[in-house]
Amino acid sequence: MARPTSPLLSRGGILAAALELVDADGDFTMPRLARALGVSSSSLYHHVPGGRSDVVEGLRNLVCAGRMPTERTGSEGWRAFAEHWARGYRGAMAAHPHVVPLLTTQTVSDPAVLASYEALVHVLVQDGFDDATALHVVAVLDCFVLGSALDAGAPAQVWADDDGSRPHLSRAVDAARSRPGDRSATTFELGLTSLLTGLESAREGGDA
Amino acid sequence: MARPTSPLLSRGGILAAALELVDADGDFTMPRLARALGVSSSSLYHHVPGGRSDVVEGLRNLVCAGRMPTERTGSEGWRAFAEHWARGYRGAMAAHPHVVPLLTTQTVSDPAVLASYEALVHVLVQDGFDDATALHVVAVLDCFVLGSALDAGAPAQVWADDDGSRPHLSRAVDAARSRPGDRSATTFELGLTSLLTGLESAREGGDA
DNA sequence: ACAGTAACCGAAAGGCTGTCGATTAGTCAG
DNA sequence: CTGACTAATCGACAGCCTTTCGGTTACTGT
Repeated sequence: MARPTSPLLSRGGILAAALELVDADGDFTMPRLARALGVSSSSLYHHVPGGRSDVVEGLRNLVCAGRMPTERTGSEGWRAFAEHWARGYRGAMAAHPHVVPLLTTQTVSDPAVLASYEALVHVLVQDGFDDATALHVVAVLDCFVLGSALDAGAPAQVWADDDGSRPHLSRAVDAARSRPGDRSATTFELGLTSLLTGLESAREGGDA
Repeated sequence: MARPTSPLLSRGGILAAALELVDADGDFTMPRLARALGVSSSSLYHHVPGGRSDVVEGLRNLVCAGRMPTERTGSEGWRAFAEHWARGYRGAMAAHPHVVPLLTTQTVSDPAVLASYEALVHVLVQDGFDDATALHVVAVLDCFVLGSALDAGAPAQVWADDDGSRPHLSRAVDAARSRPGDRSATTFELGLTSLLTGLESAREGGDA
């Protein structure tokens, strides 16, 4: 085949298919993606100049953009905004658990996601944090969200105790499992609330 | 060559060379490792039955074991123990930043590291946490430590603003950079303190 | 009408993981 | 001491992967 009458591929279509592929079986390679699209794998590089990592960054956009706030809504304070930010970020990742390992091994460069970081810094500074501290707060939230996303993606991680050594861990896992609801989400909410409460009191107390 | 008079390889030697390799340039493949050891790559599989992922799990042990507590020392309470646990874990990772991406994309199965999780659960339960909550607390700390380790490994992540859009983010990055000390470590300490403070007050306040 | 660009393909270079058979060195039983 | 078995190394290879390149044909703008 040579050039087709109407294009078979587009960046958007490629990214959509990639997300579907990753969501389905967690495996993502260029040949697989090409097969899913009924195309030769070398054709992909025409629409996705950066190759594989470009596709991954596109997935970050597809997954995260639109789920993270980029502006303060109403009169919410920094704590409320940070909560929205973190929940949106983590929710986006948790909705596509297999994408997480791809995203956490690659630098963030998607403008939409970066814009959301910018917004968080902005709100913090507006609400009285000095620049350096604002950055640290953002980084803390970022670390916790990414860590939680990894956790949500590998739900059986630490928590397997095949041989029965580690009795306390086993009991704790069983206890947590027998509770209703999503374990990973409960963990996230506990951590987020604790973090924000801790940050609030650090600000009141220890602020030079 | 056939079987040599005295073995050229051993699990320990392989892991040590692997750590050196990863620390040096962050790239880790079986052929490279074999070259570093002056050996054919198929020989490695004799000493490391699980192949590449077995080596990675060995790296986890090499990096983390001995740096994480496995017992309460003295009369420290759960908060002090959790602090030691998290600092040890994060310090181990931060000492070998290139190893982090390998570890975070693979399930934890090393017994020494798991023993440390067991110890943390034990301390929490001893100090009055119920089983399920103890697990969530462990998971929260785990998420934060892993996220921080990723952050330490990719120090320029979010923080690059080439084109000058995102002014608040840029200013915050500059402000944080101009402060003395390791930015990533400062972030970690802020987050850890906040988390533990928040967990303490959650326990006093909202504990059904 | 015609040059230039764009979208497809097949082939191939260069790497990686992991397996297999061949070869030879120790080891242990009798 | 001998013979069978196990263990450590190698080279070759199958089967993946990413990315580039040249070839072919369709569209586009002048």
